[in-house]
Amino acid sequence: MTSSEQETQVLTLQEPTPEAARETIAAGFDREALVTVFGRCTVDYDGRATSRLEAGERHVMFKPDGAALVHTDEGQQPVNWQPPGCDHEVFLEDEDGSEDGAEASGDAGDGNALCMRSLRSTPEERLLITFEHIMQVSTFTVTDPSELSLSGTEADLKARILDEPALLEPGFTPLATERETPAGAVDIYGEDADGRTVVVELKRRRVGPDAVGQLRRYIDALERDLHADAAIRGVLVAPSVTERAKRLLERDGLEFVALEPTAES
Amino acid sequence: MTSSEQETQVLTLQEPTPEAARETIAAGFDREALVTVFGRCTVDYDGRATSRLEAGERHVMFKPDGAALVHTDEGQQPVNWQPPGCDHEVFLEDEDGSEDGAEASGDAGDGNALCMRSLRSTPEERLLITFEHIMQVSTFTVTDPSELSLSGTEADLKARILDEPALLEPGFTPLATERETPAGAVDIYGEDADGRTVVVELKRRRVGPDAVGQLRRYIDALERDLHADAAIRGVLVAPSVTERAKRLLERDGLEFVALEPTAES
DNA sequence: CGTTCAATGTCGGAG
DNA sequence: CTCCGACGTTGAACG
Repeated sequence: MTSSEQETQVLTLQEPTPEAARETIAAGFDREALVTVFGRCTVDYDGRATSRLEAGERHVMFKPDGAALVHTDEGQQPVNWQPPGCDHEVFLEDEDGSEDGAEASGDAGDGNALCMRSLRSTPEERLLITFEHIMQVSTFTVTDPSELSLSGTEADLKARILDEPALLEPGFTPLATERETPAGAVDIYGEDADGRTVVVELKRRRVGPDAVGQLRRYIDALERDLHADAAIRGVLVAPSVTERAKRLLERDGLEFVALEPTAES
Repeated sequence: MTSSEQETQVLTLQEPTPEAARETIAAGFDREALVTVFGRCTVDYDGRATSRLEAGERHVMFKPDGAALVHTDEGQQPVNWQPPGCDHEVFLEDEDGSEDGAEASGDAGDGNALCMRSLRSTPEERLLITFEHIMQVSTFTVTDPSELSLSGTEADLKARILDEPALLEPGFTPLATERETPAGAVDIYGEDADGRTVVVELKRRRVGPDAVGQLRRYIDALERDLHADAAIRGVLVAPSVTERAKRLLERDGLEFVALEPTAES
């Protein structure tokens, strides 16, 4: 390893030979660096599904946590990937398909393909990227002490109602959050001004039929569990509701309250 | 623009001044190149939610289609992002917060922060990345002619059953796919050996309670629609089913058939 | 546009 | 590990 690799956080090779690329990438893996490779490659995946991507130019990123990402020029999502926790390896492959290790025979194998493999178990998944032309290799030493602070989530909506239960309806009293039922945990469990049990399901944005089904399951489970004579009220809280979901709510005798996760500014 | 920018597909600056970085990034946007920036930055997002990320080292990618991705050293998902279709801009900001355009005053503003903004409407969303230290800027000209070929999807599972309906059960006859109901489209609609209507819901992998709710909605909708006297059979097809979902199936009188999206090899 | 549903969804938390 | 539900889910297909 040269001194520059130790002293700088970024190391970049332009148009490296396959062997030079292999060496730098392998050192990057060892150092727990973030490694990027840009060039012309094919990609094969086999695991939860199976895919193949023919030759094209792509940007590949390997993270120190074991994640791998293959990006094309379009799309927010990578065209292929591997989740964190995978093991990465890099090696050269001869034209006949045999693998060349670092201890490759004298000739540096300029005509060889650079292969990068990412493996995982449970479930078994394999990603193989084969570069026929490497235009850039970079390794980055990353230090990121900060956590993302996010607001406007379902947790914010819950806090908002617990802080001011009248936002649901006057006289509403929360009794528990995440109350367990055989069908799962109810977001907010409480009672109304008349003492009737109320089950509240929260959604941070416009809801479809799935949320109604979820709410209905909670109520069914509770009515069986509590042998309730008086029907339990079910209230869906969200900014808005689709037409289909609205009809399902009416059919099942459930209610809807419009509320945003954060107060309007 | 120098000749190298036109002739090479990859252009990289190491430890550039903010103004040099701004110029190269702006040129990259104009060329519809894929642009990456690595350095120490803060990130602010406001739109469907609100988030802030304090200073740390991150890898940022801007794609020609308008997507933006901010990656830390961990996670498959970017810590912040913007979907395709956004407008990107890059500019320098003085310490007082005022923006400096390309026509900035004579002093090249070495102490200034490099800002990159990505904007979108419907919904209104803003991403602002402020770099206090830029270690690398790269622009890549990407050509990728290939499409991903993927197998093992729900479509494969459907094709498998349509090709060999007996995989569902002997005597099953598919009559329609994507048959519309008030609750959405049924994956496969058919009848069994006794002429009873069968609704089939397909899932490419192990299913939980949500899939049971989906199947139940279809059956309820069809029974109302057809005023069916004889009950409609509902069959969930998936590789396997969770315990909770199994109980829900039994409770609702629905059936389960174990089947993989592709034949075992 | 809005609605619906699949996805190699990913991710985090609980059991 | 599995199960479960949220997510700034993303993405595509369709009305």
